[in-house]
Amino acid sequence: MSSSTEPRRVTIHDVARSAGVSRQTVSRALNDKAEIDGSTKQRVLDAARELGYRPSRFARGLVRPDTTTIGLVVPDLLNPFFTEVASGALAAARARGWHVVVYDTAGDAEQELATLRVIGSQVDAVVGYFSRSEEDLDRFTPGIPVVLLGRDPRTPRFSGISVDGEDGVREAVAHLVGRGHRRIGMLDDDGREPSIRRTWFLRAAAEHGIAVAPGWIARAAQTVDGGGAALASLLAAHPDVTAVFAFNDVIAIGALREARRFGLRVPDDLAVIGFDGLALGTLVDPELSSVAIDTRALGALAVEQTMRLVTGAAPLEPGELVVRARLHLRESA
Amino acid sequence: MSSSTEPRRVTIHDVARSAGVSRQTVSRALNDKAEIDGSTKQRVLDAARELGYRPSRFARGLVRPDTTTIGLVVPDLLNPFFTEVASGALAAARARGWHVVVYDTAGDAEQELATLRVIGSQVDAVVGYFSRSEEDLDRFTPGIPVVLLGRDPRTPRFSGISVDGEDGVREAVAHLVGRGHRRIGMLDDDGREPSIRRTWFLRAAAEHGIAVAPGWIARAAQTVDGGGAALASLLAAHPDVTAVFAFNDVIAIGALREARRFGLRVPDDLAVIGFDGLALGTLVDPELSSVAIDTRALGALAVEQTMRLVTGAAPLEPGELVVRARLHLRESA
DNA sequence: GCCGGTCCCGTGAACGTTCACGGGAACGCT
DNA sequence: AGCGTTCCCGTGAACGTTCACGGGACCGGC
Repeated sequence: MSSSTEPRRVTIHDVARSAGVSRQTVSRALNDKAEIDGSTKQRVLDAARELGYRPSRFARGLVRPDTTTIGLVVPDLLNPFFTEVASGALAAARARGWHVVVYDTAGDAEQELATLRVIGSQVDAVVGYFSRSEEDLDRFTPGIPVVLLGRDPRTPRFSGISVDGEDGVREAVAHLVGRGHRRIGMLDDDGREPSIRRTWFLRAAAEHGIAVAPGWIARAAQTVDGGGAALASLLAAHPDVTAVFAFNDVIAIGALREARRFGLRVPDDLAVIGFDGLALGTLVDPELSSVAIDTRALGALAVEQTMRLVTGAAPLEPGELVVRARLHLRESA
Repeated sequence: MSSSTEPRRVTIHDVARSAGVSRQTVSRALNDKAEIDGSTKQRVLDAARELGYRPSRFARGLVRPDTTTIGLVVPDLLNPFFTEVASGALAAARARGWHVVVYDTAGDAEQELATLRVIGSQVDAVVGYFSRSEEDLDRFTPGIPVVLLGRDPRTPRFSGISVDGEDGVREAVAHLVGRGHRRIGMLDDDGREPSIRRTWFLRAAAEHGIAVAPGWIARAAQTVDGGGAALASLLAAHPDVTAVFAFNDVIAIGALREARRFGLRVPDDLAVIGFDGLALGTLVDPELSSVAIDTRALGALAVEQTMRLVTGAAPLEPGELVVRARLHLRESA
């Protein structure tokens, strides 16, 4: 009998009773407080180990000075871009003594909601990349601040850090044109709608009198293989392309690899420029030129804004919530 | 006046008073419970927003069904190896509905302790890479289970997941010897003592009658640049080296890049084999051969063992706590 | 013998939330 | 009119810990 469905938790009370002391004494023994005799302390510790006692972090947090925890949600931690952002956020949070809980939604929109639902009772704020509508997000984040990464929020309910790559992309296109390129393709994201980066690209191309026809834009999954496949299809349709601009570095690196398989020399036969400026870009051969954003700064900025939201301090102005991308020239273009 | 030092937290009580209802009604409004009138719900929500109310996750966790949280400690999240392990752990934890808090110690031994100290009251278990002695770790993890990654624990206080790469390294050396290589160097870790991987390497080489002199082993920091520098120094001392085995893939990739700068063709002039089997290895040219370990399985195994420790289930046997590495041949050797 | 001090220990109270329960009001039906 | 239902809402209690306070035992000095 007595084998009830739940084992019931071992509390500080049980330890106290078992050791023949009071709660407070147990607490003192566990937390290395001064006002306790050496032998009783040992006795308490033994009892605790015996019973398999583990303090409840909730009860503890309830009564001890707050330590803030923010939840960081990324679609895919294996994508080096998100890794870099996460790393920047982690560092910024640590500098403030905050905690960061990292969640990986595996790129699944359902998972986003499931994650948020579970997060609600665990963190003081949420920052991350979401594909869901603001209505959905609102419903699943009752009362806690949310900082959206990589997009501009439409409602005051949310804050966001956005990336402005227009100037950077313009630099990239100008550089390509300066090298004599006129037949420039793009490997865009395969999301539902055309990316903003595509818009920047088209606009910059137009400034140089280059009208990029739709057929010059291939869609790529955000993986290395996806980038390779996209370049292959672009090449099939337009073998005379001399340069490509990629939605991001991961896709660009896939293109680099695919170009090699096609026997194209980069940058002589085909120039490639990516977006993000990942450290990864320096490892490939040739090293990848890219419209770079400071990923660590992005993570840090997100944490900074989150902190202001949580503490009630004056939040950053929209103008400050932007990370600007600039062209980093290396070997591939 | 009344500007006391602490702003005092806005509680559910304050919201209730302001909205003219009871705590419970506020709770109902916030959690989307059914038993509440639409208009009062809206009134409560408004009051909550007005006061800037944020529920305490501690009070909530205290009374709601437990959700277990494990702390994952890695030296450097930017190192792709740890990223892969973290990703595996995250996925495994999510499958169980657990939470993972990721901490980055920036490779600093002091930070390890600081992290543990802060972790103590926040997580139910710790799993990660530590350089500290077991005594130190013991002192800073009062009562909670700890799973050590990448090393065998000496005391029953700790559990650990270790990597057995002996067979894999033997395969690697056998492959090199089969290709006619006799002058094989190694780019080892630059830790305090020679790595176990070096031991495996020397043993395997000896089995083929190759005595690797100390001068053939260079020390490398665990970065791409470190790997490059190590290869450069090895090349300076022994220009006739025809193959190198690296402590890990990051170092190996640095060697790849350095070889290119030296005008050496891989694998014709210099064969390179790494360790870890990172996805990153398929992105470089030539693709990296490596003694690969299943990083995701490693992360998952760690979470599995942690779960057993936390719930009090029978822990995995030492024999099950090992991940074996095997040679994955690609282009670089 | 009294007093001050040190060392150790225990007792209420509080932290902020949700759960279980009870109960009033309004409505519909017989 | 009486009764059962449904819809809302509020009141104690509980979760497990630490803090503030009080108090007994023991020691040393005058």
